[in-house]
This record gives sequence, C-alpha cells and structure tokens, in this order.
Amino acid sequence: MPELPEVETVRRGLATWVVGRTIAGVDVGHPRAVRRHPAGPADFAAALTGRTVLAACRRGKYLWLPLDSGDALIGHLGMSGQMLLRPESAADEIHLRIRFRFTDDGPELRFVDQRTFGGLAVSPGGATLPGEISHIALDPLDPSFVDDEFVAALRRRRTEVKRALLDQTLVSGVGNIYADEALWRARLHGARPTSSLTRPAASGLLSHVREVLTEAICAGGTSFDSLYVNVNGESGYFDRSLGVYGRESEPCLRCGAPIRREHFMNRSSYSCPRCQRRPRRRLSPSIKDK
DNA sequence: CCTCATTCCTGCGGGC
DNA sequence: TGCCCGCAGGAATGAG
Repeated sequence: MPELPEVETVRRGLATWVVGRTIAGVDVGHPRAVRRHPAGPADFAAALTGRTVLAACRRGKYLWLPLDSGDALIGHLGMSGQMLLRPESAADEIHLRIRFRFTDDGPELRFVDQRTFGGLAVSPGGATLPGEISHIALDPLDPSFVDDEFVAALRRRRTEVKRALLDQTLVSGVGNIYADEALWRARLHGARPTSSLTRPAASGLLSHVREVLTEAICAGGTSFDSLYVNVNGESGYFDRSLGVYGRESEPCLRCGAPIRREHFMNRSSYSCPRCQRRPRRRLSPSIKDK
C-alpha cells in the first residue's frame, strides 16, 4: 500500500544511498519482478551492469533512477514492494526478488516484494521521463501541477469523486488510504458525483489532498500493516494521524459519530456518516435523454 | 475517448 | 489443530 508519501520516503533514501554509485552486478531471483521489462531478466541485468546512477526521481507512485547510459531504472512498489539497503553479509529476505551489487564497499540494494504486484524495468532513453509512465498524471506536489486544470478535469468527469482520486491518469500518487483521509477532511462522501462538485469544493478537496500527502511525508509515511518501510527497514508513523482509515466503529475525531466502513471498488472505504453525507441520488448521467 | 470490471499475488486472521 | 475463505489492494488490460 505504498502511496505517494511512502514512495517519496523511499526516493529520498535512494537519493542519499544510491545516487552516484556504479552498479557492479544484478541478480534477478524472481522473473515476475521484471515482467515489465519485455526483453527479460538477462537483458535487464546487462542494461544496468556498469551503469552509474545519476538521480532519484518520482512521479506519483512511480520511481525512476536516471543512468549515465541515458536509460533509467524504473520501478513501482505495488502493494508490498520494498527497496532496502543492506550489507552484503545480511541474510537474504524471504521475498528478495532482485539484488543490486555496487562497485564500492557500500551496502547492496535489494528489491523485496511479498505480493509481487511491484516490479522494476529498464526504460530505454527514459532518463528524463520514462515512456512507461507518460500516461501518469502529475502529482499534486509536482511544481508543474496546475490546480485549475485539475479542478476543471475533475468536474468534467462523469464518475464518483473517490474513483477520480484513485485514477492515476487524472492525478497521481493518491491511493485508498489518502483518498479516504482527504475526503474526510473535505467532508465529502466518496460516492459524490464529480460533476456535482462546485469549483470551490473541488479546489478545497485538492488542498486537503495536498495537505495530507505533505503531512504524511513529514511522518515518514504510513505503515498500516508494517509491510511498508524506508530503505533502512524503518516504519513511518503517519498511521497515528489517520482520521478515518482503519477506524471502523471508532468515534469520528470531529463529531464523535462512529466511523463507517463500506465496500467500494473491491476495497474498503472509511468515512464519517455525519460529516460525509451520502449523495441523495446515484450517478445517472443521461436519464433525461430517455 | 471514457468508464468500469477483471486479473495478477501471498500472508494473515477469522470462522468452523 | 487445521483448513478454507475473505481480505489487503495498484495498475494494466480489455470490454462496452
């Protein structure tokens, strides 16, 4: 469940511990971890060996490391991916998928992933922006993000507001936890039709999204089920600051009403039944046309 | 173009 | 005790 704050925490760790180092060798222990690299594990390793890492970048939940070859190592942590810096002498993790050895004496980089939804690939010529993520929207913390464009695009959609927040082609970096948190802060129910949001309501929601992401980064991310850790294997502590997520039946921190849990998009949604009123009508766009 | 359901995967915990 | 099932869920994919 790494979302933007967790991925950003990992990016910062990679910037500190990996940028400037040269890769001596790569071991792919599980082919599924490089399934997004069409040329296969051997080509993946060959494209990285001898390359120097120039930077650590992020868009939404994607990470990429530009290399001196002009290519980039691109990665997504999926549900349970971890990037760990460990001494060579440390025992292998059970779910170790890929190991990166370096030409110096520093720690090796390990991609560990229990549920294997994550993966790495080499993006040819992808140092500036990997083509694999060109369809991913800017995230709200990107300096190039244009608030008015997002507000307009959100209100043009014919869907529910939580679906829109989770759509990485509209705005990236927001997952189930921070969507619920931002909606609670904005006092909006996730089923609200996006087309019914006023401009100020949409703009306010964006502010709450940005705020909760920023606060979570300061806390080092959320470690709801302890699968997510930074590059040193340490947990963040934003889970202590969650307003609704995972708090079913506990009192709303604003009004005291018991937090409700609903199933939505094959996952759980948490909200306050008093602060976040359900929309009266369902989304029925063209009922008049009949 | 837009929206939405499905699929991938493994460990954990509740229920019986 | 042990088995089974549901749940956790991001994003690619294909259908409509």
